[in-house]
Amino acid sequence: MSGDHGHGDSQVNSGSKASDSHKHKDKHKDKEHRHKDHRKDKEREKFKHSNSEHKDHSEKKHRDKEKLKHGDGSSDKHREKHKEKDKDKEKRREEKIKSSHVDKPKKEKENGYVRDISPAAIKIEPEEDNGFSHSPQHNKTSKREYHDEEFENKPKKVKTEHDKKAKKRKHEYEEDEEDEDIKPKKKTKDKKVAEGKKSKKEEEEKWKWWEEERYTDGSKWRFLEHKGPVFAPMYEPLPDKVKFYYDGKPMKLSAPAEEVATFFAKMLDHEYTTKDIFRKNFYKDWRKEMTSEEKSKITDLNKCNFSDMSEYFKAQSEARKQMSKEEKQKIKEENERLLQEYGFCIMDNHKERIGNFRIEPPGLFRGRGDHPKMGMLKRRIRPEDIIINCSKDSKHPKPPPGTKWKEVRHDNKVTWLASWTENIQGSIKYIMLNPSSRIKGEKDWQKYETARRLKKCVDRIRNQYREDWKSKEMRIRQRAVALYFIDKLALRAGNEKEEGETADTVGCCSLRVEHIKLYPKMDDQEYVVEFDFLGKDSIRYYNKIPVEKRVFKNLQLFLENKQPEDDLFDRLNTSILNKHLQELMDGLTAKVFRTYNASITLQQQLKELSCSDDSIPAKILSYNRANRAVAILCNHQRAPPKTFEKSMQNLQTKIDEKQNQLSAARKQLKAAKADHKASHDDKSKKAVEVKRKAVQRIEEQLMKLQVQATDREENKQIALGTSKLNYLDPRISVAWCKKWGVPIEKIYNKTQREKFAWAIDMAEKDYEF
DNA sequence: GAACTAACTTAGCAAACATTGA
DNA sequence: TCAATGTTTGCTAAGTTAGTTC
Repeated sequence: MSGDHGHGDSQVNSGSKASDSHKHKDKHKDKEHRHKDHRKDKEREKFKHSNSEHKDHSEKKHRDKEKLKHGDGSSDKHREKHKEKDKDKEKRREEKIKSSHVDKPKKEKENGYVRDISPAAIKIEPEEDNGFSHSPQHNKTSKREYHDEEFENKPKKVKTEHDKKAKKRKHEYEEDEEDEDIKPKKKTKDKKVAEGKKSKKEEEEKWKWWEEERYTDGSKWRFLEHKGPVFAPMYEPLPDKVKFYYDGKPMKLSAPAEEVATFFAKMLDHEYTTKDIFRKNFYKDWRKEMTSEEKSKITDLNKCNFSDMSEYFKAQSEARKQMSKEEKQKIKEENERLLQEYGFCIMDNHKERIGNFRIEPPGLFRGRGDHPKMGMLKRRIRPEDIIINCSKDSKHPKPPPGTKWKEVRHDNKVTWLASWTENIQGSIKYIMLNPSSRIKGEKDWQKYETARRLKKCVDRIRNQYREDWKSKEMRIRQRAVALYFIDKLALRAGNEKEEGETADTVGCCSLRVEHIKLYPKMDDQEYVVEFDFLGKDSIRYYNKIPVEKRVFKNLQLFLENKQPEDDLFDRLNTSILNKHLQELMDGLTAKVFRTYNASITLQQQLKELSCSDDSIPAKILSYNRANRAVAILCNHQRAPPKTFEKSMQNLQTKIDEKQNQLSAARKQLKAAKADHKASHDDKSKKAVEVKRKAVQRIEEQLMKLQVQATDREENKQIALGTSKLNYLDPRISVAWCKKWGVPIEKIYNKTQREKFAWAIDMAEKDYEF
């Protein structure tokens, strides 16, 4: 790592950048922190960024402000954009995907696949195509041609590893013929057929896709069959006794207007129904649903009284809670039935769980943070809005009677089963598979392999960006400083966003001047940067960190002549950054740093914290601490649980009791000592010992409680789940469990074990990320 | 190369469910 | 047994990224 000495690179000319980057973001009006409560500043302090690799170096003094040449002209990041998700686009796409139109399923059977088919039956399902392993060679089915093209920017590493296994697998094929499916544990296939549902499930779950070859042609599947989505239940008008009042008088609303009104009524207890934007948006959209009569009558939202409706819904949900066991059971069974019928698909010979097979019901949109569209009506999705994706030769899902799908297409370059365009942002929503599915698992695995490749070249990349801090070109310096933040602080890339369309949040590349403060000196530290901005989901990121002098100086330079609302990195955006990263390493993007730093931190922390003579609970505590370190790094916060204070109080009571116990015990010990002093006999000596032990024991218990309290307190606003699920290479955890004899169930619950089945199966105790 | 779009991952919240303990 | 408390799951918003179009 460079010693960072001065440098001479200064080419003058700085004046312009600010003016360059004039953009007006009228957003700043409310400086108010809509920030989630002042979370975690404390925690942050506690967990000083541990990335030892990049400890700040004290630089040799110096340098007057460098002035740099700007690499290029344009810097304005225009925000004006047109929304208009419209037919044109649709058309374009349609053409592109030469979608074959709604082919009526030839056989017109009423159920696409039968609920109780055994795996064996499933295998036969795609008629022309059974016994295929999902490797392309075996495929004879597909109606499309699959060219071996892309996919090749995929991690070599993955491939190798994969190939290794795949090869191994191949031998097995050779030896015992086909059986692309499960390594038969003990059952033969024929037996499977005979066996019941349960074992079928077991078998399905055990499918080790990770031992098979992957597609290399960019296709995601060869065969896909499903039943389509489940729609939201139709609106049921309110009973007549439930009234809506306008201006104090009861008023019967038309069904459409009433439905939208109920959405509002259901949210009445939420604070946001008091917010101006929410009310305004709601009111506007509500009016669209009203009859002209209603429109003319209802002219002021403030005169609307929804409380009767609100009470009704509360009573309903209360009644639901009070339902008898049988009734509850019935509902449960119905849900189970739906799940069985619609919750699975067949993809390439395997029955796979669908992640979200229910269409989102209509309601009022509530974005996160200060969202300009909060309160808008999220409209009901009908079959006519849905695009179905499945294979041509599958039994196509049937739309509900009397309706049609918008389109049925057969695109195996994508993983989704159905999609629709949502009306708030005009974005597309998808129905996709569950994380336990092959298609998601492979991708996940690959993600961690990419991060591991980064591990191998991260030093080089760090050296490179440190060099780039000295570049003559502004854009390069900005890129290098941004990358440093992304690496050191695990910031997100930070795409530009359309103003007024979403909450005002930023990531690294979109940081604005107002989001950082520079302190040449703060307490006993030099070159401190203070970050304060709203990130994804409007979660506040607040952090003060000392940076290397050169970074600091660069930041000062970037800030020159800029307004608070100007971009800090006016010569940079995520696209530029990612293109650069791609050059540094195949498959490298900004988010890989997050994955890499999260995983490597977990591994390091586990190494540091784990202790062989710890009890299992103590080990788990260590694990959670390591996990927490990552969550803090990634700024994964949560609202303190509603019951937090109370549960803390309870704990505190216990602690207090323990403390009383302790002081009582101490008194007794003291007394015993005095007694012994007086009598000097054996008996009193023993008594002293006994009391001493008691004190000790209580002290320990007290300490445990206090640790628990600390632990809980520390976790108050930190969410461990997100990192566990998305950033931490599960093999690290699996290996750790194996190494320290901790049952995997203590670390991963059932769902998580399903998602990480591949890791659980393949990682040994010596696995190194 | 900016703008736009599709596809997919990441995220926190709250309802549902499970467990604990009075 | 029931309420309190803790955990899991479902939901869907909000990101990132790559690809396409203009």
